[in-house]
Amino acid sequence: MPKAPALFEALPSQQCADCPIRHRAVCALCESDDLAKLEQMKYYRSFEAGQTVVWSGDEMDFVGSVVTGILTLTQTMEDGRRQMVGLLLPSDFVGRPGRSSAAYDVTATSDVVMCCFRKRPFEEMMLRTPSLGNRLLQMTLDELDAAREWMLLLGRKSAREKIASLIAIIARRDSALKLRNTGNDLTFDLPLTREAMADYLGLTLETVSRQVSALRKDGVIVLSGKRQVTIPDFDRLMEETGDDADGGYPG
Amino acid sequence: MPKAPALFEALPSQQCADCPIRHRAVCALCESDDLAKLEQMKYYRSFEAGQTVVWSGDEMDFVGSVVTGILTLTQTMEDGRRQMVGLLLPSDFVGRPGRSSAAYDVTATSDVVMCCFRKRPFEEMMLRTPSLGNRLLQMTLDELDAAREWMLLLGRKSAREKIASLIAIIARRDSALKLRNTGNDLTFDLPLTREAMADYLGLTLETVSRQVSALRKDGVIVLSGKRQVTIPDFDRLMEETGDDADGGYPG
DNA sequence: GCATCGGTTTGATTCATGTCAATGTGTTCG
DNA sequence: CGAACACATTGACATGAATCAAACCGATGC
Repeated sequence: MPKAPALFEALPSQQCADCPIRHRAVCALCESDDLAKLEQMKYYRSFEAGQTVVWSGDEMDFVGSVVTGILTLTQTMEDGRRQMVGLLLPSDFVGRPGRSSAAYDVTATSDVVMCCFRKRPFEEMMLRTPSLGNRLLQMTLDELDAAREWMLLLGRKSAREKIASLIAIIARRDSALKLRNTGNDLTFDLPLTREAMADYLGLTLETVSRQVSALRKDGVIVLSGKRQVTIPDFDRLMEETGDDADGGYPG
Repeated sequence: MPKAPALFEALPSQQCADCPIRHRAVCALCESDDLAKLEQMKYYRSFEAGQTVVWSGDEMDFVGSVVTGILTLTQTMEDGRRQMVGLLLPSDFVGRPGRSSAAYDVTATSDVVMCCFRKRPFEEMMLRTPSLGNRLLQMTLDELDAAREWMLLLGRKSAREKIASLIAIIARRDSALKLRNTGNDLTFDLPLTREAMADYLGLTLETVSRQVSALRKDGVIVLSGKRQVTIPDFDRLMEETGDDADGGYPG
């Protein structure tokens, strides 16, 4: 079984210059002698909630990582059916070295700040700094594992299991992000609309709404407002996901 | 849109020493000064159809690539539901540098020959040979793109579209494998049982069987026996997949 | 205060796919 | 040859999720 997308535990402890959060990919650079060069290259971009960063097929001349907020990658079929294929939280890497155009629609689902590097110089730096490539390889492998867990969810889980799984995934990543999570309260905001959840899960938004209500009625989750979720018993939630209790963490 | 899994066009033309086929990952090594070293490290393993290469969670002390035959990666839920998450054809890479245990069940669905390297020395070689890491990164990114296309299939396509898509995927990869495909006859053997197809597509084998029959009845495909497929009109098949006509090839 | 709007919930109904069961077909092996 | 077996097909029926439709909620603006 694949592990969850790489969490902050895996990070070296340095913080990248003036970036407000740690950047996983960039940390490889921070460790290198090219730090000064890196500082020159770095720039920030902001996006408002709902804004599209790039459309699938458009030129994408930068790579970067999410500093704050959430980006999604989605594919759309001609008739409008949509499937989310990536959910990028702070520290996640965006873009593909070696490709000039975006393969998916990249959208900000909340206000987002990105830390960017123009692609060409970044690629050159990859050649000079092998540790950066290795870091990217590890991150990409983690993402591939996450994608495969996602495939199991899409192909074989019931609507109820899908919802429980998504909440568990967000709870895990969210509590990993707020590094010092006060106690085990496990209360957080769902950073996605019902429609975005549906796009993630391969469901309709009506089904998402119904199953969220059902989990609430059964006491698996507690809702305060539409978005704030409290998980009174994480083990109970895990039972509802259909996954192994341990989340299938490999060695 | 992501492109299909990397095809042979992308390969350098050298052939790897005494391997009967070109190895994508290994070609990076073939280009390096470490060729002699590589030759010492390389060894072959054979598996019979149906044999399991490693079970999820088991120790996996090697990496390698498929020389002939087909491997699948599958995840299994406690109650037995199964989802294929990887389909590895000749030249595809198996294993994960930096991880000691397998994350999925790896199974030979046909007789298979693999070209293997013990993981530890391979990892050391990666450190000495940056081009190997970069090659692996590109391959992993391709696989991630394939996984994301697969997610769209699992989440949003109808059973009929799923079948058409799978046939198109195999046809494309298969004709790429038989490098000199005589004409455009587009006849090939489905290398998967109905059950394996169902595991790939997130369906039951009964639904697979029904939809294959339906596509045959509608003249989209022609069957000779259970496995041999002829595609009289590839564009017609593509229409049935629900994808863009061009297969969504990015720049 | 009221209208508007995006996001959400809920209900009634339909439909695609799953489930259960029987049968068919080709191959292997006594 | 026939039995046994794996694989595949087909049918009848059940059901979970989609669809279509209406109403609700909370924020924002006039």
